[in-house]
Amino acid sequence: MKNALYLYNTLTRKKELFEPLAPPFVGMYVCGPTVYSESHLGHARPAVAFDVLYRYLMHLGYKVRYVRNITDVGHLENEVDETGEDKISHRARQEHLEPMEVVQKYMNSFHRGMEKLNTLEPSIEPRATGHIIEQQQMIDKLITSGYAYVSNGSVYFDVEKYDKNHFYGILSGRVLEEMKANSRVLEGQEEKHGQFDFALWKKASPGHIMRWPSQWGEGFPGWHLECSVMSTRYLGEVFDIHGGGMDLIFPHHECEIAQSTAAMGHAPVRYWVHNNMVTINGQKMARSLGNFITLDELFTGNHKLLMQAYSPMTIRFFMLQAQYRSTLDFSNEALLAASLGLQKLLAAERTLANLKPDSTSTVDVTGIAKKCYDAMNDDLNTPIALAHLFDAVRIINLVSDGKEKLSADDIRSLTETFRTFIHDIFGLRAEEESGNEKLAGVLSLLLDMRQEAKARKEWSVSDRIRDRLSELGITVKDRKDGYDWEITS
RNA sequence: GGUCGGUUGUCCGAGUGGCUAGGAAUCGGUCUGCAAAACCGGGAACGGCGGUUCGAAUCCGCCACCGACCUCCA
Repeated sequence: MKNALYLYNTLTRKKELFEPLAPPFVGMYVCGPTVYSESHLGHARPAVAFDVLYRYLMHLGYKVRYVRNITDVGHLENEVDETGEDKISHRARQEHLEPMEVVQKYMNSFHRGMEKLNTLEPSIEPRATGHIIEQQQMIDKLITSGYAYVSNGSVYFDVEKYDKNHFYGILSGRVLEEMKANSRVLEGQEEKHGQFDFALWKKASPGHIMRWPSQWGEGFPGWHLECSVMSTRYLGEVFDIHGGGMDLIFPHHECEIAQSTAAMGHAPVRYWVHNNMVTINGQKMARSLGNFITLDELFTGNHKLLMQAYSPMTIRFFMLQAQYRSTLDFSNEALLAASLGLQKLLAAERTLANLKPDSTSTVDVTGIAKKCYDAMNDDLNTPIALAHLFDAVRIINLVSDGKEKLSADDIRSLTETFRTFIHDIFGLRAEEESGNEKLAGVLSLLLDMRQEAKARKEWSVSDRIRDRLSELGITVKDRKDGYDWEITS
């Protein structure tokens, strides 16, 4: 199985065999959130996609150092904002909080969401504010090497100069000359020598809350610097995988490559991996567009677009049903479908655990695991792997119905495959029970009495219990030997 | 305007020269006091127009529509 994983590399626009620089070690850096408001469904996409990659690499036997940053220096809201106030300062003023309180609040919330989605914690979760000195050191280096210049208390990266010696646009496929021909010059950029130069260090305006002293004056680090600095610090000058959303390819990742290459003399990253967006009504879900649904809203159903609550595992399964490089369109129908599909898969796993083995098998299940691995090796094609698991679901149910037979060996192998893919790689887990033992006790009493009424053929009593519970949002499921219930609303 | 990507059945979503994707919904059936649930099975698709080919959803061209990026964004 090992060494057969192909990943789509944005740098080459091809699927490439993944070969780590120094096996069995793998270094992976993923752009994390800027913590100035609640996390939404869009944030769950890369979190789940790269969690699956992380889990799969570990399953293949690699020792992975997974670094995901927290951006806690708010970058500029936008260039023309007369206050020039950053996102976190802005939020801090709005909420009458210390900037670090804003950061802490939303970082905690992000972590809670990630825990519910069952994503594994990164090995290191560095924060931009904890690496101000390193960022200043890198700026120094860039000034010394001539790729950066000081202008009115700020420091900018000289894109023109970089492009002469390297290729600014190597990742995004943009060509500097064409970009210059195709865009207008914005106001308020007199400090820059070149139109596409970007800030490495930004002079703080008098009202700016987040600020640090530097040899260039009081200010704060530029937009793209933290990732270059922190990835290099924890993963080395060259590392294997850099991930993030496709919307970060330009300018963020392009600038990262430029900075690092200018500072070190070589490219920092071997495989650039980008996930696609979650869309809603065909448009990207984004904070800035205001069309987002937060994770808490999804989990509670408390949003005008939501017909019901969707559990964290439903969200996770929903993500897995699409390949990470495809857009994924949000809708109630799609989430409901995901929820039912997930239940079916997990139910089959429980059925599998209770199957009675036969001396021989009447169906061939030996190829299923390999097909799942093949799908994962083909750029993490989770929907295909799931399709193969659903083939197994049908077989399991047929065996359970006595229409097909499986040997003990085959049952063991299927059990192993299910455990590996569903739990270890896909990171799905059974939803926690309703947690209310008193409710469970009352229901158990009530439904026992209903069973007794049924035994006496007192249908009016049994139906009344069932109907009343249904009105309360509790669905009673009669089974061959007993009953089950579920809170459905 | 530039660069890149997409358009698959009722919905979500894989695939990519000939072979059932899968899930959800729907329909038929099994089970059941009835219903629900569960299970089994069937039907249903490749944006438009040309071209290449024995054969195209899949390759090529043109057109239409949609989106991402070009400004912080996952």
